Amino acid sequence: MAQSSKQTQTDKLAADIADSILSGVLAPGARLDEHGLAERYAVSRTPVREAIRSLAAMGLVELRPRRSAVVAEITPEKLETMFVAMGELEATCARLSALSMTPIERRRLQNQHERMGALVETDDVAGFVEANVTFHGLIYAGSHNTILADMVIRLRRRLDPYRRAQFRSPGRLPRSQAEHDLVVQAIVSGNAAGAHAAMLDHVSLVEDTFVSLTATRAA
Amino acid sequence: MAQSSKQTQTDKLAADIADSILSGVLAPGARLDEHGLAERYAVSRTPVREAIRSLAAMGLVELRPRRSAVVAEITPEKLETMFVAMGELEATCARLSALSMTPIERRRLQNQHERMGALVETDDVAGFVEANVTFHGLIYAGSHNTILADMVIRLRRRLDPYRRAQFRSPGRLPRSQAEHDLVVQAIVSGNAAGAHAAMLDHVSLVEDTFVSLTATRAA
DNA sequence: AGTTGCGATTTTGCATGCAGAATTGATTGA
DNA sequence: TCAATCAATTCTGCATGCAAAATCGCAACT
Repeated sequence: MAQSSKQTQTDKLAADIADSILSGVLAPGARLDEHGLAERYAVSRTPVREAIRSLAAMGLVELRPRRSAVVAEITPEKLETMFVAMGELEATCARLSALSMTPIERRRLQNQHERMGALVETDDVAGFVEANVTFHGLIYAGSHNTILADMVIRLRRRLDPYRRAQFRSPGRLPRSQAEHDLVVQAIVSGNAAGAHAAMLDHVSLVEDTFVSLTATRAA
Repeated sequence: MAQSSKQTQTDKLAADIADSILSGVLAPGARLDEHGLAERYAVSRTPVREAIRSLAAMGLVELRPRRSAVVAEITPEKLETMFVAMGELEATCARLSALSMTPIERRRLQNQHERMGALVETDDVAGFVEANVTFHGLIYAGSHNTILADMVIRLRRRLDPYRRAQFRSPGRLPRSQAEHDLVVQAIVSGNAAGAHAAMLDHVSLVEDTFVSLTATRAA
């Protein structure tokens, strides 16, 4: 990802702890003991403290003065809110892509979409999931707005653990592909409102899948 | 603003330095010397370092390993990007408000809008500016999505220094009010797409005002 | 039995000190 | 006169230490 020697201990710690949180190794609500973490990573408490501060500003951990920092709890309500926010941001990126993608970017998006069509044919779920990340990434980039793109990328990363089984449900691949088709058509033809609506539909359906999953999990 | 004794030195420093940056006391590109800041605030370097780290995660300062942190430069391109992002987020909040505001919230928005009409009549610019913040705040809250609301609030705060003279141009008040009227009507009637479009129009026009201002400033 | 008060321990917040990288300035050579 | 090199200084990254706040455990009381 990034060079390892150039960045500071603090940066490495922040990245590693963030991974631990996002991957679920550190469960929500878990206390981040400075001394313990320092010992675990064989550094002093100072870089640990600074790393925790970074994570707090990113919203990954909650910082209560004079009390241990804890991994931010994600309530179902908050999760719902995050999914809605991500859907809206995705739709916005699609809208902006329709308005400001270059011809080359539109071509690339079409190519990626066609490539994914082949993966649907062979029912290659793993391949599709990977290509799907690229597909959405093209749209983030196509918005030509790094602020929005960063926001949605961060949200996606944050929601990743809750999206794992997204393409498990049978028949999801061809359906996703069909939804993508509407999005691509709108973007390529410069139909901003259409791209917005199509993407919103697409991600909302994904969200529905998620909701049913959590319902299952909660039972 | 917040209680002063409960929060830590680091928090107070972060807030104060952030204010200095947002108010322009610390100009973009200015180096944040840890020792100097520590001396200025009569604390040690440790809380200063931690505060700077928080600001870095918020995007207010740029952190280059082994080199001084500097106040994040805002290039005209970046500023443009931020304004576009804020416009899209505002429009999204308006959209969600149209979908999910409670009857009480819709009523409140209408009331606020009507109150601002009176301020336009008397040409009370200061009063209108203040009421305008409340007006937009109602829409952020009305989205019932704290993630998006936080994003747009933070962006607004960040852009504030560049919006100071927003209502200086003659005739801006009645025009703003007319634009607001379209937004309010759409939200109150539950017209999501209309609210989105109306708000986008509104903030885009504000942006145009800004663009002309920077053009003036640059000359 | 449950609750409240108090002391011991843990843990955070901050100061200080040191090693190494980066910057500055001066000196030297073309 | 200007550019390049090298030494001195400055500043960052991190470790360590100390004081205060918070937490925990135990005991006494209602």
